[in-house]
Amino acid sequence: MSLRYALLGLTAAFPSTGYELARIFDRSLDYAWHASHSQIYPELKRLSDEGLVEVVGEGARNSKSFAATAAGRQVLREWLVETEPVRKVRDESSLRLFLTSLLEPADRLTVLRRELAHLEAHMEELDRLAKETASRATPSAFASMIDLGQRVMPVTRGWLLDAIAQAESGLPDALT
Amino acid sequence: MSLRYALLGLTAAFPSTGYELARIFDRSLDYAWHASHSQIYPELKRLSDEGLVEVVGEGARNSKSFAATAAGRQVLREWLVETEPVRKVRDESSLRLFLTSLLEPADRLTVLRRELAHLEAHMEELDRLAKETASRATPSAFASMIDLGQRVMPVTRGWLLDAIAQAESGLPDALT
DNA sequence: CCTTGACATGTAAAACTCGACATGTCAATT
DNA sequence: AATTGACATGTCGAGTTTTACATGTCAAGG
Repeated sequence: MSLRYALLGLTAAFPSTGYELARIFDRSLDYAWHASHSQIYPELKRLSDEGLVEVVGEGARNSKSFAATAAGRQVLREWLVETEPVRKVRDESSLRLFLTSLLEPADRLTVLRRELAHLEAHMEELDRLAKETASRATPSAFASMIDLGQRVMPVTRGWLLDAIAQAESGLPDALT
Repeated sequence: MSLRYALLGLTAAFPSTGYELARIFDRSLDYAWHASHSQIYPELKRLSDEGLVEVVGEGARNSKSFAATAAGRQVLREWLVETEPVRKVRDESSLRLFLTSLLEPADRLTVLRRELAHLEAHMEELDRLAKETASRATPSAFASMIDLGQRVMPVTRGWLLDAIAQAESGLPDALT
């Protein structure tokens, strides 16, 4: 149900094609809400049928730009302002980190190091995105989410480093 | 697909009934992976049919305690060690925070303040859980996840406070 | 004894999500 | 002229998740 609000928000901020929306999810929204094109296109169609978004332009290769209508913006506003937030997070990485503590040190290290590599790759990606966003006058929605990511990820990274250090010190084979 | 690994991990750490598992998801795992009892019971049955968990005791009110079998632990280990992590996060709160930047300051404040209240409630809950966990010798898996939460949440809180301050200063009606 | 509330387990239909398949456009290189 | 790769949109079946329904136990208090 949240997908539709994500799409309403993005198309309210700037008209986008389904393809562009999929790109945005992939590059900027993936740590908040993941969606693939096979979900995005049908949902755009539904939103369009309900008059919450409309086609505002057609480009090359049969592409269509969608923008949220007044009704769509209203629906989005109501959801944001009036719905109680629910916490039903699904984050495989967090789950992995939790479960990793059940492994023996050697395996644990393997998993923690891979998670660290992933996180660091993501952090670099975010930094690139931050620079990009800073140069062109992109909507501030991204800027503040990037900022949140840049604040949170180093903390997670610190935790991972600590966990790795602990696993290393607890490694029975470390000295053999 | 992650649910089964969560269940394998929890039942590997200590035998649990479906009810207890649902409680754990609700209280400790909800910011990593959410699942409700209507998913947990059928999945336990499947795991049991596949020999990955087994009934290790029966208690009052028809309750059954499950524990991961050797095969179950092996399946869990393989998943953790050999599967590349994927990032397909679904977190409604993060999405809300992102979308909130599209609202006008007054509405934005409403939403941000509610998110802040939720976060602070969650932080208190975590603190309670931390004390509880510290007193009895609960498996360290929880302790380290609680630690992660206690590191990350204050950062998110700081971001929220900044966003609120910014929305307040940008409020056109603030001085009227 | 009766009621309430926490404990405890399940099912089924509807909704949502994923991965694979399918099709086609357009620009740049070879 | 043909190939390649990014652009672009879609569908379908299988699998996952949610919401609502459904049933029953047990302890404590009135």
